[in-house]
Parts: sequence; structure tokens; C-alpha cells
Amino acid sequence: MESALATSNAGESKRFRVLLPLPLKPYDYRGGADIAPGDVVRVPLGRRHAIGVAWEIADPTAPDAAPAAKLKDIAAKLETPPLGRAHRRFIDWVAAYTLAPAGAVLRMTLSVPAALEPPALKVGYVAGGAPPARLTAARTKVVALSSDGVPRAKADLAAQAGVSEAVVQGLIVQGALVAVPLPADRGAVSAIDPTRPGPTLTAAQASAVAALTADVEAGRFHATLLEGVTGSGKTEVYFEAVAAALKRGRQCLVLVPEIALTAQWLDRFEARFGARPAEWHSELKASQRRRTWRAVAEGRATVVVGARSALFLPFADLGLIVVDEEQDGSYKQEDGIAYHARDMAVVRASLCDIPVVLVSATPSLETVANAEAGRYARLDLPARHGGATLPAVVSIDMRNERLPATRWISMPLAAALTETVAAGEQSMLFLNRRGYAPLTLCRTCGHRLACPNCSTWLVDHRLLSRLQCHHCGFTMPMPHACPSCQATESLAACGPGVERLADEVAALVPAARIAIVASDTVDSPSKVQALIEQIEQRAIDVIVGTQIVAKGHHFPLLTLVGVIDADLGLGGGDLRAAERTYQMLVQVAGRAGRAEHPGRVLVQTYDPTHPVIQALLAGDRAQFLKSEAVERERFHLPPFGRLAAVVVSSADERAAAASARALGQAAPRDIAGVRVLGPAPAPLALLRGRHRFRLLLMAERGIKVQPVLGAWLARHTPPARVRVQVDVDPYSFL
DNA sequence: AGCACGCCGACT
DNA sequence: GTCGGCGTGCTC
Repeated sequence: MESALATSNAGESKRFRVLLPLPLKPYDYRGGADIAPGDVVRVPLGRRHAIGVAWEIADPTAPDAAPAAKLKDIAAKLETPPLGRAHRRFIDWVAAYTLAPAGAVLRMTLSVPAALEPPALKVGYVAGGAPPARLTAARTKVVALSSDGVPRAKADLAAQAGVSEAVVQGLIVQGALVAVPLPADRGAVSAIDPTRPGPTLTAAQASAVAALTADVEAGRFHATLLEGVTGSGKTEVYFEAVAAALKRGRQCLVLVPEIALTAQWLDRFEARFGARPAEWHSELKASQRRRTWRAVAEGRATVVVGARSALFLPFADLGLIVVDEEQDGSYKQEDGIAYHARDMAVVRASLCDIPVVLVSATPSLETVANAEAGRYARLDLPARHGGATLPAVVSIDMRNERLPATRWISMPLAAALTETVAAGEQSMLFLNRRGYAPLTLCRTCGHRLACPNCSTWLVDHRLLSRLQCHHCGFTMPMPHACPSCQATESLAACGPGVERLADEVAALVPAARIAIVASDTVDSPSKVQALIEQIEQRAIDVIVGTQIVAKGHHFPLLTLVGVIDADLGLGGGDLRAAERTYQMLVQVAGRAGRAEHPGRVLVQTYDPTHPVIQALLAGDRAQFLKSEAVERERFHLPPFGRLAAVVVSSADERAAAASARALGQAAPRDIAGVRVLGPAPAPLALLRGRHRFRLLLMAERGIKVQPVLGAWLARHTPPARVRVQVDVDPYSFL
């Protein structure tokens, strides 16, 4: 695959640019004829060694080339599959786009240092050499077991002989057992079988499959939006595209927003292909991570399902990328290198020259715009069951409800809840707030319990009996007295979280069996599985949950959905607030009445005339997208204009403010179609102990913002303790 | 990111 | 007099 090295005499050395997984530019090293671009190498760096990738052959005459006298030799080439040219170009592309040092992007690929080293040699032991000196009963067992000549690891030998490892160790020291190398555990080869017969497809599914299969077989870049409501069979359709790529011997990557929610997805995959795909997410154990990384690099893992970071895995021969739930906000990485995995998936597909499929029931405005402009093909799947009746959505105007300050469930919703539980059906209440109460204040002096590291209130988590900051990891026990005025019995919970809402449900419907579902109560795939089983077995009557209940699972008996505070996400002037809230509410509403049971959705709101609420009530998605697009176009917001956020932060507030001001002064002024707003304190002015200021660059659509940003930021070098982070295409305004 | 160097406060 | 805090700077 690699371009052949120019013919060179053996032993002659070349200059290589070596990219290290550090926030540095590439450094030049000397390498012999055994080194080729893409090789993973170990190089001396200062007084230590570092692992990096031979990126390309360097030009010694380049103006910024290091002087020959500074060059050091590449110390070794590691036994890791080389990083292909397309992958290296992808890393360079992401670095250029996000204005991050290429080394920092490489770090996302070389995220498992242990996988780069040769696998630890496993040692087994066989009987041999000296017979044991004092033949105890325990030693006899070990000798008898090992006399068959089969090498066993120390722990296996001890376990199988029923003795402790100390006994085995004693025999090893004596020389009665001798070490022999065990064959390295290379991990299982994928048992995923694309030739198993697929499901029977509807005509619409079959034609979508035909289009995607043709793309896979052409083996060329092509982006497709696969759109269809839940239950329209999108997953079956892209499974067939996966099968087509596998039949051609190529690897597939399926990106999903949150791996914890994919137990049902994994079951479906296994039902179709006879085995589970490799998983990639942050909760993997070190050993699994190492094995999977290696298997992906060596091409043994044929299908990977993973969170956004899986996009940087070193696939040996990627043939297809699928981005499921492409509209999901969790694809956007905010900290460190700010990138959008959906957009970068399209870039990776383009550089690898392979198809990419964006899948959604409610595609993002960006993706719809790309499809309408003809940049993406569009495949629509109609609902399968003759148009499963959409649940009736009704709004409740909370301004007329006059609820006491410690209640959040309106009369109509309370009545519906009681009826539904009495009928033996299930309900779901949606409130996007974890914990018991979002704010605790002192009734005596008015003091509010705030995070010491962030400008946010501490959230009362009664299930843990602690206060928690949702932005940094800060947590403390609930104090007995007010920290400010020392008054006791004076701290009051303000506002609802799901835990408190569950209390209210329990008071309203004492017989109801309630499950609180939030990222902190259901935080592992096994807990998700257990919860789903409980719901399916009708052991739960009311689900009270945050946004994690919005997607995924099909519960046939769920006939009532109550949205507690539909306006919650709409404040704050975030450019995507309306879109995000609408998507979320549509998904939540979609949980109701999926089978024969008709469902209903009650939406509590203080602003029933808001376009988001109106669109939800009317069930008119197209109209909503259109009016939202008009708004964004008017203000030159994405996708009709470009944004880049610059966040200046430091533990030292004055230093951060000074740098932010300096950047404001240095901002480009005379470029047509570009303007810079700010600096202003960021909405989260203090985050994890750092004071933050924001600047926002707005540009017309056709303008490449990276050169503008690059030139701008080069005009001010902040002191070391001040960090300047750039977010091209920011999602939130935090 | 490491790991050095270097320049100011509390110890043997 | 030294030990050691972590601010600043460099690594081909």
C-alpha cells in the first residue's frame, strides 16, 4: 500500500518527519532503509524515549527543517501494523481543521500505548530437569499434572493441581519445573458471518439496501442520509450494507452516541451476524482496550461499534462507516480537541474513499441542508406498520396551573398518571435534571450552595446523601448548618430533579412502582439490561427519567408520556437550543403508544406558543426545520454561516482577562464577511477552577475560517498559565 | 506531555 | 547552609 521508497543503498539513512503523540509539531529523525512512512517507531526525545509514527520522508532543505547536527536516530521500529496513508492524511486534516497540533490528534489514535509494545511474553512451565528435592503431597500433585508435557501458566498449574502458587514457585526455583514460552494470545478472530441469511425486507428497505450495497461495492466515497422513523427498519437496512462490506473482506465502523444504551442493538447485531462486534468506548478495561486496538489494526476485528473516539482507531482496511443517530449532540467533543465525530466520519470516509451512512429518525439541520444541496444522497424509509398512529400530543399551560412551590405535576398530568397506573399500563415522566434538587439555599440568609471550582450550584443527590457539581467532580456531604450563617435546619431544596419528581409520583400514586432513570442511576450496560427486563416484565409502572430515556427502547405497554418542563432547554440563547429541544421532545414523545395501545403525550410548558412546542403539537417536523432554517439563515448561523469559538482560560482570573482582551484587540477587523464578538465572560465563567472568557468569530459561509483564526491567534502569545482553546463549529455556548 | 532548570521559602 | 515548592522552557 505504501509508496515504495526511492531506491537507496542498504545502510543509507534518510531524514523522516516523526509525529509524536504530544502537542508538538513533527520532529525530524534519521532512519535506515527498514523504516517507511507509517511505521510506528521509538525515538529519543530529550533524555527519554517516546513512541511516534514515521509520518513522511522529510525535506532537509525545507526552510524550517532542523539542522542536520540536531538529528538523532530512530531507535527502533515497533511490531505494530503501520498507519496507512489515508489515516495519516485524516489526522493531518483533523489537525488543520480544528487548529490542533497534529501530535495531539495522533494521540487519539495511539490512545493505547500498551497495544504498541510487543505483547508481554507468556511463560508456561513443564516438568523437567532436577526432580523435586523434598516431595511433599502438594508437590506430588503438581509434578503429576505437569508430567504430560503440556506447558501451563503458573496460575493455571496451581489452580488445576489444587495447590497455591507458592508451591509451584518453589518447584520453579528448584528447577523441577522449567519455563517454556507459551503461544501469544492473539485474541479471537471475528466470528461475524455476513453470509447468514438476512431478514425479509419491505420494498422500501430493499431499494435502500440496493443503493447502499451499490455504494459499498463501488468502493468509493459517497455520503448518504438514511432517514426513517423508529420502527421503519433503518437498522436492518444498514446491517445489509455492513454485510456487503464484510463480504468484500473489508472492515466496518458503526458509531453510536452512547454505548451504554446499545444492549438491544448488540442483540440485534448478534441475531443477524451470529456474533457480537468489537466494542469501543471509555468504560473498556485496559486489557480489552489493548486487544481490540490490536485486532482493529491487524484487521481481525471486522466490525467495531463505538462511541466517537472509535473514529480514530487504526483500521487496517475500512470499507464502510455508519453514524447511527447522527443528530445526537454527544458526537460533538467539546474539551481537548473540539471535533464533531459525525462530520469527521464523513471526512474519514472521503479520505479512505469509502461510503458513509448517516442514520436518523430526526436528522440534524446540517445534514438535511447537505442532503438538500445534493452533497449527500437521501434514502427515506416510510413507517412500516401502515403508519403507526402518532401519539396525541397535548400541551398543558403551566401559567394556569398554580401549583405550590414544591409540586411540578399538573392536575391533568396527575389524573392521566393515576388512570394509566390503574389501567395496568406504564407511564414515563421526562425531566432533564439529575438528582433531587438543582439548588439548595438557606432560608435564613439566602446563601446558595455553589461549587468552589465552577460557577454553578451544587446539585442535591439524596440517593447518595451528597451534593454534587455536574461540571467538575466536586462532591460533599449535605451540611447540617448553613456554611454562611451557621443556621441549622435552614437549608431548603429548590426546584425539581428526577429523584424529587419520583417522590411526588409516589405521593400521588402510592401503589406505583417507580424507577428513576438517569446517567448516575443506570450507569452500566448490565443495569440498563436489568431495567429493561423489569419494565418488560411489568415490574415498573412509572419511569421517571432524564434524557437517557429519550431514545431507544420499545416498551409496548408504555401509553403515557409526561414532559415536566418542556421549556427547560430553550433559555440561554444557545444557537441550537430550539433544535435540540425539539429533537429531544420528539424522541420522548415517540416512546408512547407504540403497539396496539394508543398513547398520549402531555407536555407541560410555560410558553405554549413557542415554535418548538407548536411544532411538537402539530407533529410538523418539516415546518419546524423550515422555520428554524429561516432563522439561522437570517442571522448567518450554521449551516448558513460559520462560527468559531475561542475560549481563554486560566486559574488566574486577571491573566485570563488580560489575554482575552489582547485577543480582542488583535481580532481581524478588515476581512469582509468576518466579524469577532467579545471577549465576554463565558456562561460558565468558572469551570474546574479556571476562569473563562469567550470570543466568537462569525464568518460568511464561503470563508475558510482556519487561516483567519491562525493569523489572529498568532498575533498574541498568551503566558504559559493561560490556555486558548479553539472550537471550530461550536455546538453550545458554554 | 515529561523532564529539566531555576529561583525563592522552611528545615537539619 | 541545603531541600524542595512548582513556574518556564525545550524536546528533532
